[in-house]
Amino acid sequence: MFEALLQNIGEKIALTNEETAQLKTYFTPKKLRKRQYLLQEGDVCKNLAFTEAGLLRLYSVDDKGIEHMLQFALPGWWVVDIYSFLTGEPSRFNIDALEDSELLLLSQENFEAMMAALPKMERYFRILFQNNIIAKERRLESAIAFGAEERYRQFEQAYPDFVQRIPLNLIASYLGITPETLSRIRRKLARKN
Amino acid sequence: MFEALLQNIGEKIALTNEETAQLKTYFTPKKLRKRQYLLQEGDVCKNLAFTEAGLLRLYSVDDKGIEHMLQFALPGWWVVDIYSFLTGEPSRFNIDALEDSELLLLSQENFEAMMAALPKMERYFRILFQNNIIAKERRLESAIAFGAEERYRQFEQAYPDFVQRIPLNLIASYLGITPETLSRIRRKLARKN
DNA sequence: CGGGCCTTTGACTGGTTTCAACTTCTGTGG
DNA sequence: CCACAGAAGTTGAAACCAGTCAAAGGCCCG
Repeated sequence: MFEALLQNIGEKIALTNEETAQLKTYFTPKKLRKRQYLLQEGDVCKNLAFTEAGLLRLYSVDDKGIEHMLQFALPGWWVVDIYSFLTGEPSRFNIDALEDSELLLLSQENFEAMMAALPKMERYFRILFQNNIIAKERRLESAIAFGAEERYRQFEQAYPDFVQRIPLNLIASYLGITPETLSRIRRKLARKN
Repeated sequence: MFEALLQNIGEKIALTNEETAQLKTYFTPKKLRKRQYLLQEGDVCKNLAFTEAGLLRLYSVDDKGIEHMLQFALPGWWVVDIYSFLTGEPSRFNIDALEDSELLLLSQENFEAMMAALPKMERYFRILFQNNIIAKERRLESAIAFGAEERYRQFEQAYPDFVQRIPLNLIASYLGITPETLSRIRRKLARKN
């Protein structure tokens, strides 16, 4: 149950066996069926969620009912509406499972308690956040600097796994284009080969 | 020289006088003239820079020579190519001054040393990074979910100061649109009032 | 086997870019 | 202090990319 998490942490900081044992006590395992919500718009995001298995997504829904994909979470990824989690404000986002999934939840209280008890984890999360910033910066640059086709190419290259696993319309939403446009881009790129 | 920095840190964590004194020793003051570079594409980003006074920008330049604004830095803001800073890889970005500016530089070595000597600063930077992620998430959602006019409205609302202080063409670049389009948007919005 | 969702395709629309010209503003040297 | 060159902003016309609307085909799951 903790394989992916411990590996992920182990890549960034070193914990003793004792610390590892203590670490586990802060997490709550949770299984999610396909299409089941972890967070719904209007609720407060009370947990950091680590994906042990499966696939989640975080998205918003606009006035017209259109969904906008902000994040996917494969095994080894964290997912959270960090704003709601930190401030306690209701979330504008939804998180649900695209496939049956296994999660490890870390509540706000346990998050704080863990930081106090295991100061090394400050470092772990700082590194996590650093990496997240780098990734978001890339995506942002891509979004403001390039057209649809180029954005899709970069996405393919950055996440070759996703392309197989995630429905076209969700990738389109992630890129900020319509499913129709993405379909046409794929046809065009396929022809070139 | 340290006013803005100490205030910014004080909002997030509490330091004793001793710790404050020690903190200062890790920073190097630097003045930048308008148009002067802090970082040029191809160089390694060796410093975190805190803006005490003035105005900086971080941007990339694409194949066609077009600049893409990724960040502005007013007093109280940090600016860095975090990827280059952390990995030691050459930067794809430029940082330069839009106005005469005063900075406090924190080198990689001093950053690490400071973290070790003042563990509270782990927390400060974690909070900083959290806030940065929230801000980038907002901008990203805006970029993929809305058209040019709506994006500009949100920008105006989020950063009313910037609109006065920053040239139109840089705001356009920040929003991922052309200066012409932004000029027309402004005309249209002005008419409505 | 049937229904619903996802994907594809086509025709049309509309927002943005591109290109070009002109104006306004700013800074710098004669 | 003026003149002028370059940068910044505005405006218009044409081209283009992506979105919208509509319909049909494919595929999975119940």
